[in-house]
Amino acid sequence: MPALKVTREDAIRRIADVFRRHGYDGASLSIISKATGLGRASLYHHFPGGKEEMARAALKSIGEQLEADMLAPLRGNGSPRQRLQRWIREVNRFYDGGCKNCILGAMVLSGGSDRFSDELSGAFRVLINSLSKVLRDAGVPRGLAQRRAESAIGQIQGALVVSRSLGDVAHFQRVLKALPSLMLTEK
Amino acid sequence: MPALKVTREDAIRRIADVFRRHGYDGASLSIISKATGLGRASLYHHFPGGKEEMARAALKSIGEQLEADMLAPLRGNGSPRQRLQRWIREVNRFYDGGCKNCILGAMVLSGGSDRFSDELSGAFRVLINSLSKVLRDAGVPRGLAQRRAESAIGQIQGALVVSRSLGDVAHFQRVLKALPSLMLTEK
DNA sequence: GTCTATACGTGGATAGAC
DNA sequence: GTCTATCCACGTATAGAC
Repeated sequence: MPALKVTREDAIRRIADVFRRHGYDGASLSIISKATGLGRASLYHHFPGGKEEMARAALKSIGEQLEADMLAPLRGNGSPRQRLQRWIREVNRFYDGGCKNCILGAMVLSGGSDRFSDELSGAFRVLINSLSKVLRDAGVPRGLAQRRAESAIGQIQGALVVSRSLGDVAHFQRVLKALPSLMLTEK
Repeated sequence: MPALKVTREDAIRRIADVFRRHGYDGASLSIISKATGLGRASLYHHFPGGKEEMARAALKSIGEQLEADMLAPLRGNGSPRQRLQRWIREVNRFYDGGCKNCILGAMVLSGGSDRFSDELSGAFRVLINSLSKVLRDAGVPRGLAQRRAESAIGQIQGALVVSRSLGDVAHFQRVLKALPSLMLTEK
């Protein structure tokens, strides 16, 4: 029986959204309160550790979402290229075509880098390793697969920054489209 | 005759450094005050517009530094490949081998995105266009040159995020090293 | 579980003396 | 130009009633 008006998971999702948009320092309890519909005191009831615990819960939730939605295609059926293309579709959805920035990147550059370094590095490692596995399935040698996976994640992160700066998601779209072939290229 | 203990330019450089490390929201006047050695009141004497004016001055200063140090090699003598390699060296120095993150990226993701969208997009456009010109000198068609330049800047931004997240600058170093050949590749 | 009220620090910003 | 002192809004966080 749900004790909150919105379920806890839903609240955390909304909190994650606030951190994604405002970064850690910029995400005030007022904003979080409005976004969730929970008063300050209620927030502390659910997250006794305060803002830091909220951020941790948000990162955990995002991690699970990455695992469930975004990385599922990588482990599914189909040829490596098909899996990569399905993955790209999920990536595109996850970042809303380049309009939403990455909560991980936002945390890294806005006060969360020290506090959540383990969570952040863990999340990136999961992404990179999952990608790398697909590339090895495609016959790419281990070391090269690892580097290409890192590069792909980097390109996505960078494309989000550049697209947001330029106020135009075209660059993000081009990067996404090119990624599968780029990663599977011979040599 | 210098009216400050440190010259104004020097103060602005230190301010820029604070914004680079803490982002816009995270850069409190206390931190800025300590970093510059100027008291709160002094800061407001030099920057009547307050924190926002400080950030604007910092971005302007960074823009000039990019122009003078980082982009100079692109417009210098030598083959396009040589110019790109010298540029890479400057990029590496600018980001301290991947240890310092980019003030532009930090601003984008920490409260400065709305306030300084013109300055940020302008700075990125200058970077991209300068790179693009070199590629066209190397015979790369206009459209492709533009896209490769965008991609290069994106890769650098992304590599900074990834390296910072993983706590390891190796990825940043690999990306930098690969960039010249990547950009000058036939086709 | 949520609310009102409140404590207390820090944030940005200013006044006025020196 | 810099300092001390101060203002007020907002930040995080808590207490206690309902």
